[in-house]
Amino acid sequence: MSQKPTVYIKDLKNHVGEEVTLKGWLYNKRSSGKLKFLILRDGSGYVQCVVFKGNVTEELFEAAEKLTQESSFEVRGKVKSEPRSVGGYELDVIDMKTISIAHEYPITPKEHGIEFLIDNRHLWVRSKRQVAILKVRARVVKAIRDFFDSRGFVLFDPPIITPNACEGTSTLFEMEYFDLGKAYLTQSGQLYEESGAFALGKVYSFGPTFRAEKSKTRRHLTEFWMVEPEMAFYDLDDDMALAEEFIEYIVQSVLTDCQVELQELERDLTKLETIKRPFPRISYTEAVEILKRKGVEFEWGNDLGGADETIIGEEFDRPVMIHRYPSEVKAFYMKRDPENPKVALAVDVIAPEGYGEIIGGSQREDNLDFLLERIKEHNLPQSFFEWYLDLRRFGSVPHSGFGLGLERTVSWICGLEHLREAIPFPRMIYRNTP
RNA sequence: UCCGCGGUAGCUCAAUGGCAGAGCAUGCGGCUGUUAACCGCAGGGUUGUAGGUUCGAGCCCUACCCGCGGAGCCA
Repeated sequence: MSQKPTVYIKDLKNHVGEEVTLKGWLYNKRSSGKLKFLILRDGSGYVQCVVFKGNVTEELFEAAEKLTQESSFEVRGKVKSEPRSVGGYELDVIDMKTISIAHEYPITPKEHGIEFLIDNRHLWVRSKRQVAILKVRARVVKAIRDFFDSRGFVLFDPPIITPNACEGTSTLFEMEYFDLGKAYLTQSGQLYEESGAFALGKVYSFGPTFRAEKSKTRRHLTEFWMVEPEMAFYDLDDDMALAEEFIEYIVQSVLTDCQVELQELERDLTKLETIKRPFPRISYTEAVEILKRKGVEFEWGNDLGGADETIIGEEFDRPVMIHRYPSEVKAFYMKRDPENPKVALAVDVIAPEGYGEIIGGSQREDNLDFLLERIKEHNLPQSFFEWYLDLRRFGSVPHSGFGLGLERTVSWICGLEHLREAIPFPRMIYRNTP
């Protein structure tokens, strides 16, 4: 095949009238006698390649006939603007070369069940919808990094293998660590981030985190990504202000750069366009009042369940920040409100449309004696936390932070049914393949 | 862990206790504008596993296996 410039489908608009070469895979094929329509995908987009029997050799026409779904090939042709074609452009094929004929492809153009698709996740990621989701995910990740990098935060990577359960609550993945006994996969880098904040001022970590909880719902994974900023000299109000600016930035970045993807996902853009500061801020106590007004039986002091969060979330058209939870349902390191010791200076951010908690954060307990009390109350082994207590012994200051779940955020922005579509290879309790 | 639902062709699903079916995918044939194209023909089955009831079980009963999504827990 002659060497014309190889271009990507997304750039075809700059080559109308020119002869170009495209390389990719056959997404679908239709034919009508002496015409063949080959839908080519190359990762950057999709384009219909038209093979007309009168324009090409007999051999080429037969080769086009033999292409099966997902066969790889390169094709040379003339780019033309074509409103009848999806995407608005088309390639009039002049020459074509088969690279590899695909075996019978399991994921056909009709509907499939979720189980089958997950079994074939390594192939499923080629599907239009999955490509769109994964591009949005990549854009969200970039927005997260850009946000913190441009606001004076320093990336501070916590360890993934840890000697103790960070918050002492969740079930963790356990391993034998040489002669040192048991070690665990991290459930949060937060305690380490606090040490980073006292060294660098404002830090963040961004990486995978692990929960061995036997959660079987569409909102849970055993391995998921979390971004955790931690800031010295921030109180709870500063923390909430940062969280809302952060979420607004992520959503608006995706809206600006992922129009094609959101359209493919049939996302209602008006639901995202309203995601602007300020977000509603209500106290836990006010949240309980909303529940009671809605007829939900709820006792002050209990934690909000998923259904409760959905009900409260439906009251607002943007994420709602619920703050000052009963300290008893929150982690030991959260600072109690000096004005009401029954509640902790914690905040959860609930996404709209029933997507639930996407952020959990708090102002941290900075007083050594109070923290020691909390550790005793929670029956945690103090020896494991000596290094953490040192942060209060050597120049303690007020500080705050939060964690945002990447997959839940992507799931919400994309309007997904299942969290597992928001990560390339989801890990769930009864599945660790492919 | 608890509660609920499910397992039939490669896939998605049908089938009053009475011949195992359709669409898609695959193969062959047809069509010069298809948009999950369409039309015709063909191949494709240990109905999750093991028992039981029955003249007869995909269907009813028991146990087990696997999965799904909800609760709890959390992001």
